[in-house]
Amino acid sequence: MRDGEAEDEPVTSTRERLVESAAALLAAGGPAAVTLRDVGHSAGVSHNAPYKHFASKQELLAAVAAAELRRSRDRLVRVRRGRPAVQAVRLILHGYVRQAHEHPELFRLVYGPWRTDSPELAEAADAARSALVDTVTAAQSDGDLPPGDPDRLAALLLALAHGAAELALAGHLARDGKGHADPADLIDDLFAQLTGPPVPTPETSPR
Amino acid sequence: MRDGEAEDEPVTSTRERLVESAAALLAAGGPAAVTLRDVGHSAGVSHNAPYKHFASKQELLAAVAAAELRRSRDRLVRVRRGRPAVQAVRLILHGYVRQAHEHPELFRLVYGPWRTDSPELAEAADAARSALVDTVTAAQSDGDLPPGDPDRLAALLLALAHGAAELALAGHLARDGKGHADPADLIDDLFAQLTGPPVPTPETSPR
DNA sequence: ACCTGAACACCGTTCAAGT
DNA sequence: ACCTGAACACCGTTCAAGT
Repeated sequence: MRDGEAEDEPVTSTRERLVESAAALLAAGGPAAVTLRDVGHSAGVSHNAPYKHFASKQELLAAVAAAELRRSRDRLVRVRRGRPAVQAVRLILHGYVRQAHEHPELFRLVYGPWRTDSPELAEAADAARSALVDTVTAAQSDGDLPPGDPDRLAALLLALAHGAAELALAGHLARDGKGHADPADLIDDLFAQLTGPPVPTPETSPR
Repeated sequence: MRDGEAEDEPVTSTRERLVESAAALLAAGGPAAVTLRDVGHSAGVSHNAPYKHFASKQELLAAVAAAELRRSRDRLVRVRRGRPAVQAVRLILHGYVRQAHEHPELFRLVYGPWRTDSPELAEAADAARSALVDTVTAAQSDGDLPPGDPDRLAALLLALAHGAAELALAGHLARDGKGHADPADLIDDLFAQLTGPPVPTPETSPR
């Protein structure tokens, strides 16, 4: 899409450095720590140079989110190769909650409420989502997931992963010793329900 | 308003008015619109009178969230009466996503990320959660939900409802006509999985 | 005990220039 | 085409008083 730029440009552009600085500040101190003054200074420019590349702070954060969504989609496509689709789906969902745990601020930025509508962001989100839907469809064809609208089944899986990750981040998932279930456990619980009851039929034919 | 000199009258205190003002501003314009200046002015006091009742803006918002959680728990207890527990659980979860749809800003405040740890908030959240767990436990006793750790099953249900509500708010649930599933549909899908496959054995009905 | 008005240290954004 | 420095309009928070 960027065929207007020469590809042999090893120098990171100011724009790229701004996005990286914003991501670093976000990870370190949450959204409150992402001030345009610090972003600019950390990228080696003045406090309002960002406005030459982004219309507002929101647009800069949208670029951070879009970059993460593109990386996410790449991971998704990579995990798909060399294993059954149903296993790929499970790994994808586990990766989703792991990402939330390891990079909570970035996770909240990407999957949290968006008050802007950046086309770049919408496009990246759609690409990531459709990659999941494709894998779910393949798992259905293999007979490893129940039939039905793949969009809807993917939405069910994604909603659970998202909700489990967020409840865990908020500390609403079992604070006491009893009944502690981490997000990965909940995903496995749903998979156990979807792929068959605890005592499935011993037949080998799919479905 | 003040018709007597008794200390404890049902007259709305300044503190209560501050909480109500904050809730109204939040609903109208999101968290950015909740400025302490507007909260104070809207409650008929100065711009920093809130500091005489709350240590910070976060604490004021925590009081707004706690009040909503208490109302939520009351609704939960009320819906429990006069119907089978499994139906109550379904209504509770549907109410959860409906609340997210009708009062998105309040929903995000209550169930979103908390960087403070107000005891009042934690207590209200625990009370609401345990009311759900109780109902789930009753539904399991009725044989209407699968057995197992009720905390974990409740977490599964709540995670799905939460994730579905948030994805819907973010517009990540089916923008096109095909495969559009609203959060309530996803909840019903999960219930269909949990309460039994489409064609269960008609024998051995418990109760 | 509760409240006010001024003040401080920010932060997003805009503007008039600079190269 | 990209960047700077000053400036503006905020906002959370603190402080010294007022009743």
